This record gives sequence, C-alpha cells and structure tokens, in this order.
Amino acid sequence: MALTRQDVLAAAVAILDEYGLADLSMRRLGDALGVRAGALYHHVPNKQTLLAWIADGVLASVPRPAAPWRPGLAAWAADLRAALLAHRDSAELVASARAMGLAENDAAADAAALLGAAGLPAPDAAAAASTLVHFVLGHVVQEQARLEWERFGKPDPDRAPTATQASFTLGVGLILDGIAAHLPR
Amino acid sequence: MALTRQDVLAAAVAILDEYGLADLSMRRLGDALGVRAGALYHHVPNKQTLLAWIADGVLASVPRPAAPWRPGLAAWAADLRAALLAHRDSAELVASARAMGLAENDAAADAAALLGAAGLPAPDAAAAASTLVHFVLGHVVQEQARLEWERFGKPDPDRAPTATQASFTLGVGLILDGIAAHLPR
DNA sequence: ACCTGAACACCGTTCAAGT
DNA sequence: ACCTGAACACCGTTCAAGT
Repeated sequence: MALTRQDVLAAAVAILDEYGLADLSMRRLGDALGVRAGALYHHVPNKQTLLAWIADGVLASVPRPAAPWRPGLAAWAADLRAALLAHRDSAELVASARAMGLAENDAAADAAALLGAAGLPAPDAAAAASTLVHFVLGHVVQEQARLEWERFGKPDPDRAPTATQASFTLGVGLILDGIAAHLPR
Repeated sequence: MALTRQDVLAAAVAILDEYGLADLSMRRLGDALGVRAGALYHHVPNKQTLLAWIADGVLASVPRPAAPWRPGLAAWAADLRAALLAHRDSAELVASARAMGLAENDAAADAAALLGAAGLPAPDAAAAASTLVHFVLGHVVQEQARLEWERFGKPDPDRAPTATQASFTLGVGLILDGIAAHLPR
C-alpha cells in the first residue's frame, strides 16, 4: 500500500518522541516507513513544512481558553505547557515554526479575543496574549532542554521539577496580575 | 601568523552579521580565515561552544540593570533588545545557548538581584527576572525571524516596525505591572 | 501516482602527516 | 603548536528511470 501524509506525520511524531528532534532526519524517517528519503517528497513539500505540521498538531490539542479571563488563561497556559511537555522537544519545534510564520494555528489569537471581550483594548490584548505565549514557550523550551540534558548527563540537583513547576505558576501569575492592572476597574 | 581564538570569534560574528546563522558553517568560517575547517578545532572545542561564546559576547554588551527597579528594568529590557537587534539572528543564538546551559552570562541574575533588593522574595524575584528575559528573547526572536523573511521575501505590510516596537513596550510594561503587584506596598 | 537508485551540494569532526 | 589533506559519517533535496 502507498504511503499517506498521515503515515508520514505519525512516524515523524514517533521518532520525535522516542529519539528527539536532533535525530529526526528525512533519511531516518524514510527508514522507519520502509522507504527511501526521496520518496517522502511525494507526501511532504519539505522538512520545514513537516515540522510545522507537527507543531500545528501539538497546538491543536490545546483546549481553547474560556471566560472568565483570569482562571481561563491560567488554565490555558497550563494546558499549553502540558501539551508541549507531552512531546519531546516540541516547545522548540513550535517556537521555530511560529517564528518562521509556518504555524497555521495562531495560539495567541483566542487568548487575545478573550481579553478583548473582557474589556482590554485590542493592541493591549494582542500584546498581553503574545507575552503569555512567549513566556510559556520560553519556559518549556528551557524545561525540555534540561530534560534532554538529564537524559544522558548529570541530573543536576539544584533545580528540582517542583521548582520549575513553581516558577511556571509564578510567571503566569505575574503576567495575569499585569493584565489585571491594565483592565478597566 | 597563527590564528587566535579572538580572530575566529570576530570572523564568526562577521559572517553572522553579513550572511546569517544558517550560513555560519565551520567550512565557511575556515574560508573567511584562509584556513581549512579542521584547523579551527585548534582554537575552538566545537561549533556549539563557538556559538555560545558569541552569545556571551552579545549579553556582555548589555549594561547591568540599576535601581530604582522599575525604570531600571524597563531600560535594561530595551538595552537587551537593542543588543540582540545589533547582531543578525542573535536572539535565536542566545536562546539556544541559554537553553543548552552553555551561556556563561546569566542574563537574569542581575535583574533578580535588583528585585530582591527592592523587597521581592527570592523565588519570586528569580521567576520575575526569567519571565522578563523569556519575553524579550521570544519577542526579538520573532522580530528577527520577520527581518530574515523580509530580507528576501515579500515585506508584509500588516506589521510595521512601529507596531512591533509598541508591542514590546506594552509587554514589558505588563510584566513590570505584574511585578509591582507582588511587591510589598 | 508512487518509489528506487543515484547523484548533488553540502554538513561537523577527526586525524595522520607535514612544517 | 598549527595547519593540510583526506577521510568518516552524515545531511536535505532532486530527478531519471522503473512499476
């Protein structure tokens, strides 16, 4: 049977989860599917786009934020972090795809809309939403880099998982407090 | 005359500024210095470390934040952004080096100390400082990716430089307001 | 339409051998 | 000590040729 775009995507995610982004090459992906690397180009325009599709899949798994804005965005930030942590190196993947403008899923748009509905002027709402997204991505990129490092290095004891969780909650709280200060009271 | 570590670093920065991170290869760097790629390994342990040195150089050019904390951190965030914008693709470079734990310069430490002196408990100060750093890096990564894209693509008109500047100021203000809400009053 | 085989133009890194 | 020449083990992508 001929290969499907979905097969390629699924195999790519499997390699990502098991071996990490550095080991996700077109040749290796071809091997996993029993096909030459060149054959993949019948199903995917290029590697960059394939990675963007994976990023979109991760983002699509995040429930949209719901009113009221404050607990809604707190839960959304936690959901986004959880979705990223569910796939190895995916924070870097998503950050790259977003930076290159290849991610279809605009993660910040829903959050900005929620804040707009809560009374924040549009430019502030967009800036606030992207601040939150930058923080979550930056934080999880750091977390996953540490995980990669621990995977075959010394597990440095000075930063426990509880501390990284706590600093995430603190950072989100900080940003939400900043948003609250900008809302009409 | 024999090559110096400083020569290698300077040539690497020159290639980065002129051709971008994607074109900064050991072979190309060797060409620029009139030497084979293999010879570079007498002066640099590996490419990753070379990139980390460049990142540290960029960070070292940022003036340390000074009291009082609020205008001090606002100026510091702007200085950090300016230092990053001064070298092509350097935000991604710094973000990667930091994530891999290779950057000697801990950009957030001074900011955290400043906030500690202002009365913020240590864990909050560290979280606040790293929130600010994540935001600045994330924002400039996005800015520079857009610049790369415009360098040989369509200059999309829907996001002017003034808008990106404004959203930076808004994001920083948001975070500083969040910090203020956490300080003893 | 889908895939193979083979190539093209690259990578980072190592290392014997020369000076 | 520093560098060359050459290799090793890879990359992403293209494309004539087969089915």
